[in-house]
Amino acid sequence: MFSFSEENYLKAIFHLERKYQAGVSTNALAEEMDTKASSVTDMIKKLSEKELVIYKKYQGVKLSELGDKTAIQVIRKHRLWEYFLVEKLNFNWDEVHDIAEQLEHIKSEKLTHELDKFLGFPKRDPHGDPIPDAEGNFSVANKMLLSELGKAEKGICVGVKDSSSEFLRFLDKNNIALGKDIKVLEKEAFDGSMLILIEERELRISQLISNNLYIKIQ
Amino acid sequence: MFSFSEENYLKAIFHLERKYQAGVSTNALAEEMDTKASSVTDMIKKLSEKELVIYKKYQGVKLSELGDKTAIQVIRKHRLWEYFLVEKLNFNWDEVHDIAEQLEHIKSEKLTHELDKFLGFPKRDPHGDPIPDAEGNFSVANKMLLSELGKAEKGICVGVKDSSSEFLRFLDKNNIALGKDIKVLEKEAFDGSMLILIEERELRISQLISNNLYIKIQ
DNA sequence: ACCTATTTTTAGACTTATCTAAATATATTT
DNA sequence: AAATATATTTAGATAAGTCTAAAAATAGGT
Repeated sequence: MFSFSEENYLKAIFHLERKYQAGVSTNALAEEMDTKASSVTDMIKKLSEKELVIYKKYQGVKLSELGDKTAIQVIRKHRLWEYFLVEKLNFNWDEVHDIAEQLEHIKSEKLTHELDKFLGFPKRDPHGDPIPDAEGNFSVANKMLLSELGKAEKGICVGVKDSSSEFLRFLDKNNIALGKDIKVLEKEAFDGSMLILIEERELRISQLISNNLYIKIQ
Repeated sequence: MFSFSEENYLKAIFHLERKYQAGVSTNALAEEMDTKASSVTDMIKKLSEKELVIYKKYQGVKLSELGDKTAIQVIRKHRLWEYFLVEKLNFNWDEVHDIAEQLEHIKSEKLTHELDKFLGFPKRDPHGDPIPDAEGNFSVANKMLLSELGKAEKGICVGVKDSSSEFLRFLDKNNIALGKDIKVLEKEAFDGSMLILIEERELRISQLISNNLYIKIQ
């Protein structure tokens, strides 16, 4: 069907679209793929001819319905294999990514389905990322409060519940902004505070804060 | 390490070497790989530069120690994955080959070892082919009497126990010769006779016959 | 609106693995 | 041993995916 390289581009576009909630620029994609912008342009043209992406010169790129579906299937396989490696083969959650990068390209619908069944249709991979089902649906709620996340879960900051200027200024001061990745490193049971990772910095926040930040997971 | 294509060539050379107990010709390899002789020559040169094969122009090719080791590791992965698919994921033994052709190229020693352990260190794949261990040893006896094979097992005819001219003429008449593939299709418990497949022909032979033919498996 | 900086695309080249067609080496037959 | 047939290699071409360097388009600042 599609080459490894094509699938990797689709996956990267998928992640960037969701991260920035917008079309994806050539440069952003080049950075994500660790390659040169010129290579990205070449590949985008190819994907465009195959109707996997919508592309207008200089206007960035976004996934077509087919491209979206294809990307989700690759992500599904990646996360199922990660789950398999950790749950069945005694891998640690930090060792599985590179192997899953290889396994995600194996072509066999039956294999994916049987693996899913064998694993008991898991809803999240070892990193807390949701695993889409065979139809591509992420059954796990997509947008939730930061306070609802558990340890080691992560998401992208997509909104605020409290939009008072006091709260917003607090966010500015602490460099919390929409579009940023947030990961829960620790969670204190007794007061609901948590240690989060945001842009490579660790930050401890109270439950009042985490209760007012919307996080989009996956 | 090595590309999918390189690994596939090594595997093919391995099988042909054992089948004909000799160096492998360019044409034989082209047929096995379903490609053109000129493509084979190109690849052989590349493998030779990487010291995976011993090659002299017009003299055919054979695996170096490194090439042999590499081929066996690919075969090991192929057969472990086949076992996994049948034993854990409810595949039928006739559905697994193409998927294992993909999975055999996944690079991770730890994965291979953990998979082996998870499966209980199986000795044979679903087709009866022996699975080499991590050191590349085929623990299963290599040469055995045809009568010792079970249903669905197969091997290459490599010798006779009874070398009387009567027996040899019988073999000639029935087109059984050294180097030919033999597969056991059925085995009758009550008289030890078996139905075998040899060069796309089915043949029923008595236990007296199967007891005097050496088969090399794997 | 213009100039500059940044982003994106194009042009041409390289690598891997393949092909066809032609040339060369080896094997077989008479 | 020469002629013929077969096997193998070489030469040149193609497609996928990448690169560098140069050109073109867009965006930003005044």
